[in-house]
Amino acid sequence: MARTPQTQLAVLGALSIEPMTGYRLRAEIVQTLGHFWHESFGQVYPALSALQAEGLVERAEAGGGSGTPFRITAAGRRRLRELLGEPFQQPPPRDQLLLRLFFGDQVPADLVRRWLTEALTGAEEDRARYERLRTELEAEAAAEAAAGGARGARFRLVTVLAGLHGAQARVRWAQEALALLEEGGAPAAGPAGTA
Amino acid sequence: MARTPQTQLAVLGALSIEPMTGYRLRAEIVQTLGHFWHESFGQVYPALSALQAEGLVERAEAGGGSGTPFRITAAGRRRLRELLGEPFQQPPPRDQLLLRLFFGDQVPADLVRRWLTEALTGAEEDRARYERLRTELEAEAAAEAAAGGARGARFRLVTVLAGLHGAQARVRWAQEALALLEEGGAPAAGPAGTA
DNA sequence: AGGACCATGTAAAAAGTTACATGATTCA
DNA sequence: TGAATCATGTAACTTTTTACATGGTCCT
Repeated sequence: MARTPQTQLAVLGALSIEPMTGYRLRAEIVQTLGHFWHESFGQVYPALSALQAEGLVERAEAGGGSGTPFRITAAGRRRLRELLGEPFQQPPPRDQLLLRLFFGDQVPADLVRRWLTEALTGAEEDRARYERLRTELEAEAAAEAAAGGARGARFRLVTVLAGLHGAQARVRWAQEALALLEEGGAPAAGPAGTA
Repeated sequence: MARTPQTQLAVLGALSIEPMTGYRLRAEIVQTLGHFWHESFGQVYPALSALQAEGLVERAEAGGGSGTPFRITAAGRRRLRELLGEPFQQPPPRDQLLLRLFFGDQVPADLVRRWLTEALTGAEEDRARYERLRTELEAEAAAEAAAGGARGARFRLVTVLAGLHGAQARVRWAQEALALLEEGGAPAAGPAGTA
């Protein structure tokens, strides 16, 4: 059984760029799609078997030593386009941090402050990473445009921009939230912080 | 079996504010936490049974006709605080839209444009809704501060601000992405659009 | 020879959704 | 009386994670 159209989509999409072993496929998904997607081995291997059974991918006997890569077939490319054309919906949200903050009046003020400062730090790191990625991808996209060949970098850039805007929003929000709770909240307890 | 600490947390948290039937509990979660949380009946009822078996909630024989509400016990409040104190992690992301956009060079330009305009419209609607909620909650929070009593509105405001910043970021991103793909992209195909 | 990493898979458990079945209450 | 909504629950299914088992390759 194909695990799910979603996993199929991710796997076929990745293989449409380059043939890969299951192991590397998963590594690429983690590294390259990691900002917005995730798959575990427990999904990738069964998905590959199912896709192979349907003739959408095939093993490409590699001379090289390690593992046999999978290659997408013509039918697989058709299926990929088909999947991309189907309507989709975002799953219902489940934000652990916001759930806890909602009940923030039930916990010590220090804990809430910690949640928010950690969120702020994380968001700032994300923002910096996305900035770097953006610079790289803008150069790549410009090169592609000049060469008139592949178009992929533009779309990868769009996904990175989503991450960047999101990270910026989280930074602003965390700062605003900290200020809001400070103002009129209980004063910081004890000499524990570094700030 | 308690479905999960997460569902437990949401259920105990909601009951810490007010006793409710399972049905209304779920409705409140959808309406009030809906921006960042979700539970289905299939989780709420088993979770309530499990919590009752552990003595964390109890049924409060209501004189009124419909259903018997659940009420949180003292042990339940302790457990809630305990759960709120435990470390947590955000689950790995799975963004259907970004996954599809990443492979955007494999689909017609019109489809990509549609994805982005729909995302833009949705984000604008979200933004307007969050703006309204913010106005309401700012008033509530001010009233609470003046009265010196409950503190809940400030935390609810913080969660709404998260939604607002996120929606604003999605609006900016979608606009930027549309502009980016227009510039140098294939011209719009056919006289189908309204723009 | 040994450690790190590449590679392939399976099995069990957890988490969550969806659909179904059933009945009470309220309101027009 | 009939429809809408409130209410409670179960069962089957889907999806996903986690942990385990196993062996190859490459580098030192």
